[in-house]
Amino acid sequence: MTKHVHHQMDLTKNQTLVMTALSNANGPLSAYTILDELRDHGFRAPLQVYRALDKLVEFGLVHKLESLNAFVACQHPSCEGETKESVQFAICEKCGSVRELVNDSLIKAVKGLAKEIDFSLRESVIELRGVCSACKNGGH
Amino acid sequence: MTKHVHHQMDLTKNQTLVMTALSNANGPLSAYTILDELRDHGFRAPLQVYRALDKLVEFGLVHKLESLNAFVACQHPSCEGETKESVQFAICEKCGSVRELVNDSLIKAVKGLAKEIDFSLRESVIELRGVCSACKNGGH
DNA sequence: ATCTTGATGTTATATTATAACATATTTGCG
DNA sequence: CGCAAATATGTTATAATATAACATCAAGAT
Repeated sequence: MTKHVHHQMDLTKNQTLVMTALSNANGPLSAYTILDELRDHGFRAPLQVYRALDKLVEFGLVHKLESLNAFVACQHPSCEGETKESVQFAICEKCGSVRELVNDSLIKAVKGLAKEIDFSLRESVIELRGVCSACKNGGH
Repeated sequence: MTKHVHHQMDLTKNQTLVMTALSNANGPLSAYTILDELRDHGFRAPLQVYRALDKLVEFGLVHKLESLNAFVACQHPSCEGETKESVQFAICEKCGSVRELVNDSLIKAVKGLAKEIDFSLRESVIELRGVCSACKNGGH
C-alpha cells in the first residue's frame, strides 16, 4: 500500500532523458529545443519528446507554460500532481526566467470563483507576465 | 481631449472583418478558422488575420486563450484594455464554451501575489479548465 | 507635393504538435 | 514458464499555429 512518492525510479529511458534536460536547464525549454539537445542520445523525432513530456506532465514532474508553448521542470521538492490545479507561474518578459509559485489566497480565489459559477475545475492555468524583481532593480 | 471609448469606428477593413467573424461566433475561433471564413471577403493569407488580431487584442476587443491557441471577442459591453490584467476565462472541455469573468477577489489575489514577490505585472493569464455548469447538469 | 506612418498584399518559411503504423519491451496472470 | 495485454519506442509524414521579409497602397501632416 506504499504509495509512490517519487516517479524518478519509474521513468523510462526517454522520460529520464527529457526530465534530465529540463532539470539541467535554468529556464523553460521548447519541445524542439529538447529534441536538439537529445540528438546525441539517439532522439530523432519530435514525438519522442512529446510522448515523454505527456507522461512527465501527467506525473506532475513537468509543467507546460501555455503562454510560452514551453516546458519547465517542477520547482517543488516532490511535485506530485495534486498541485496541478494549484500552481502559478511568474514569467519575466525581460530575462525569460520563470518562477513557480503556490499561493493559497490565489488558489482559494480560483476555487471560490469556480464554485460561484458552478464550474467543475480540473486544472487552472495561471501565468503572470511582466518583469521580475531582479530585472526591475538590478539589471537592464 | 475627448478620449476614444469605442474603437469600433476606428477599425480598418480587415480588423472589422475579423472582429465581426469573432462576434458572430458563439465560441473561440482559431486564426485559421477565421481565415477560412473570410476567404469570400478577399482574405488569402494568415498574416491578414494575425495582423488584425494583434490590433484587436491591443485594443482590448479580443482576447487570446493561451491554452487553446484561439481567440474570442470580449464579452464585456466595452472592454477597453484596462482589463487586460484582470480578465479570467472558464473553458468547458466538454462543450467548448468559454465564459469571460471579472472576479475581484481573484484580481486582488493576483496583484497581491505579484506585490509579494516584487513582480511588475503587465498581464495575467488565468484560464480555468474543466466542465461548465450546463454540461455537468444538463447534457452529457 | 512629398514625406511619414500605418495598413495591406504576397510568398516563403519557422515553430509547435499530432496521425498513423510498425516494432519492441514490459507486465500481469494462467 | 509462456502468452496476452498493455506500454514504450521508432519512423515517416503531415497538420496546425505563427512570423519574416519585402513590395505596394492609402491617409494625414507640414
